[in-house]
Amino acid sequence: MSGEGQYYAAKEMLAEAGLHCTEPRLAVLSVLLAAERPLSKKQISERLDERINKVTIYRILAAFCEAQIVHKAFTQGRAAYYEPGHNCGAVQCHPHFTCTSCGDTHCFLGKTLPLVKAEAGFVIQRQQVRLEGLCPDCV
Amino acid sequence: MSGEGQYYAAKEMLAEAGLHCTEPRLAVLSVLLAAERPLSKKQISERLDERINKVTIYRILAAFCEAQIVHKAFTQGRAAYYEPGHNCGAVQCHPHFTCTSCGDTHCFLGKTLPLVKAEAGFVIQRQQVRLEGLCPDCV
DNA sequence: AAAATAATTGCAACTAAGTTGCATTTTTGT
DNA sequence: ACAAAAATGCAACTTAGTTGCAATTATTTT
Repeated sequence: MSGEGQYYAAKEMLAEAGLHCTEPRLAVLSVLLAAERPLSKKQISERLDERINKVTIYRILAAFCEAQIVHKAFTQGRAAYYEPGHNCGAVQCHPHFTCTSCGDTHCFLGKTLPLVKAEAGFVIQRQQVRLEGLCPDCV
Repeated sequence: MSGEGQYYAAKEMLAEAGLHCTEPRLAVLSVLLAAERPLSKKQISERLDERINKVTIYRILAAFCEAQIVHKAFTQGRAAYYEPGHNCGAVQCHPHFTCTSCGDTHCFLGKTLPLVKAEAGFVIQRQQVRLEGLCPDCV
């Protein structure tokens, strides 16, 4: 279940981002591309076929973020969640909804809010909107 | 520096919320009331005069959140930040801005965004807006 | 006011998420 | 194919937060 369908897309993304194309990187990126929501390191590990050291996963994710092909989405609980940047604008991406009952996160594509107008002297580089509530399964 | 000016306000808030009025609770709430921004457990500890066990602090914060006099404003890094609920609406409070350079957080009071319209079947209970960028000192 | 009961606090030990240093392996440019 | 550079893995560590249980403090009952 390591997102085989995304394998070639992943290869291209890495090349385009100027990142070395290694097995672990391909595997992690494929998993992220196959997911329809941001994933934590734990969730990524669970979806990998090969066992990849956790330090390596964190370093791969850091490299992806640096190269801007992935970004750290709004965190839920204490873990960071990662998703490919393809649905996202430079300053903000879509809101993320997390169900307080089942814990699942959903991307609210197309529900993006306007940007906050910065207070005097502040420069806003990134805006994230996080939603909590009940998903259709839990209402 | 444990927010003496807020001591009586804290006492009243506890009584009104139906919470037992103990020394540690008064101290923690006074610190939160005196701060002009959300604080992490670590920041709360640093501002307390007495040393209060960390488990106690976490339990006090949980009790405050349950009683709705405080809320978990957001999570930055791996730590949660807490602030008194007095500036907050039922579904959302003001946006929080965190400087990527110095790490300071500022409350953007009066910059609240409209609520996201829920996708079909979803019930939104809470909306949080997080901003990142450079504060006036770091621009 | 004293005893009984309930709530709160503190301590030790533990878990989860993430990081650091260093040795080993893999990739890339020649 | 080979040297240099980059990436990976391992062990140990850090930080944030939690759990179980005993000791203390507060409240209620008598």
